[in-house]
Amino acid sequence: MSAQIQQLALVDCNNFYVSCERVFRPDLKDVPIVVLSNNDGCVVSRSNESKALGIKMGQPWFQCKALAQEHGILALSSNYALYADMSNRVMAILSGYSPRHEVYSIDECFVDLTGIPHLKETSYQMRERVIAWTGIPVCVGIGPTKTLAKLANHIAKKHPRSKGIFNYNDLTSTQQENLLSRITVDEVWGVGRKLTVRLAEHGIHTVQDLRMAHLPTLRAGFGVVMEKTQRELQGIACIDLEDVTPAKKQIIASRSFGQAVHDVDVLKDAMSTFVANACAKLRAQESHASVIQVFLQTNRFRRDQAQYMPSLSVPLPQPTNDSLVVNRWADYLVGRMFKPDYAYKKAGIMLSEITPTTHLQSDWLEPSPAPSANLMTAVDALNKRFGRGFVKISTQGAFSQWQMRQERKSPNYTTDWASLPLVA
DNA sequence: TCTCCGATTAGAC
DNA sequence: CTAACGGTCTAATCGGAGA
Repeated sequence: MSAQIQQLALVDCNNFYVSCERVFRPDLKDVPIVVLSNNDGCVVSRSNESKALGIKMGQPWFQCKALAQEHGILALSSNYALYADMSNRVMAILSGYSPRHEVYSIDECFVDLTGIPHLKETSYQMRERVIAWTGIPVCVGIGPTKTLAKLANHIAKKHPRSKGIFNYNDLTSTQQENLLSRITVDEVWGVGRKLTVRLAEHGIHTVQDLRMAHLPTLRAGFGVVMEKTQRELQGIACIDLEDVTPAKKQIIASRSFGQAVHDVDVLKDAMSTFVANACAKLRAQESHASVIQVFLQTNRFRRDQAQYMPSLSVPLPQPTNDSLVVNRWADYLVGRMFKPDYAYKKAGIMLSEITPTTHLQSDWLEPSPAPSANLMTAVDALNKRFGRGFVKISTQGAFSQWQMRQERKSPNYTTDWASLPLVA
């Protein structure tokens, strides 16, 4: 068998959250829109109009207010129920094109199209089908490695001439060199702000510079990760497609509060919500955790206020995924760390030392307590059936003060009948 | 000296 | 009216502690 060049596609939804909102609000087609992060804090998705007006990714919304006012930019709170549902629809369509695919993020999917006939037609069809069936516009980049597929996608997005598709494998080696010489390194997957600066100090400015860089020097100055990136840019696959999602090694549930919190009971209430979420995730991947870490934080942006960011962790006597067990520990830890006179702005829990439930190592010295696994299974089933938070642990969410601000959220069009607008 | 650990860093989205 | 700045996750790396 001769090794043939991999035709690996990266399909990426355009301005995903904004596009989801527009599916149900066609009247917003040409309106500059942004979607905000939790707590209406930062801009996390921008329509092309908003980008053109100079709104930056990740920018705190309050800093954009003046510009937004001036140009009539519409800001929406993020609606994760909607985005998750739309994402599932897009991914379901893409998975029909290859059993070898990896859902890489809420809006991106790698699809291995190696060996399929009529590659070009198929990739156009794939794109058209997603748009037609979901209303979400996507771009497709194809290359021999993940890193080059990502780069190809960037080109597809940037050049309207590509009509949303770009295949790096179609280029001659001279064309490849010319192209990569015109793209700056910061566009490369894995090269962020800091590395861009350091690479520049080594005279590496373009993707082509990185591709051709002296390996021992690169390796010495930037480590194995950069070495892999370089090889990927040379067309040698170093990052495998992960078609089965690996279990999480750590699970975090945390949130900034809508308003500062001064009261232990409110903190404990918030914490019980985080515990419920984190343990539900743990159970969903059929795991136990044996270390839990709980943290509190004041507002680090308020230089004028006293800062306190305590964190405590406990190794559990027995690994668990039981919300009630974890909550007893979390409650205790919050009590231990709490000091009055601080304005708490964020809290959370981290579960680690995660192992599959099948590997449960029972402690033969201490007989294990009656397993409440059945109870948790019932809780999960009810919450799935009737919505998250239908069955609660502890006070979970009884206090509203800590809950996040979401002043401009759209309805849950796809998951809640009552949210559908009435049509005349 | 080697190893293990926690904390820190960098990046993605 | 005012204050207002996300949440998860992974992997590498580094320095100190302990064997």
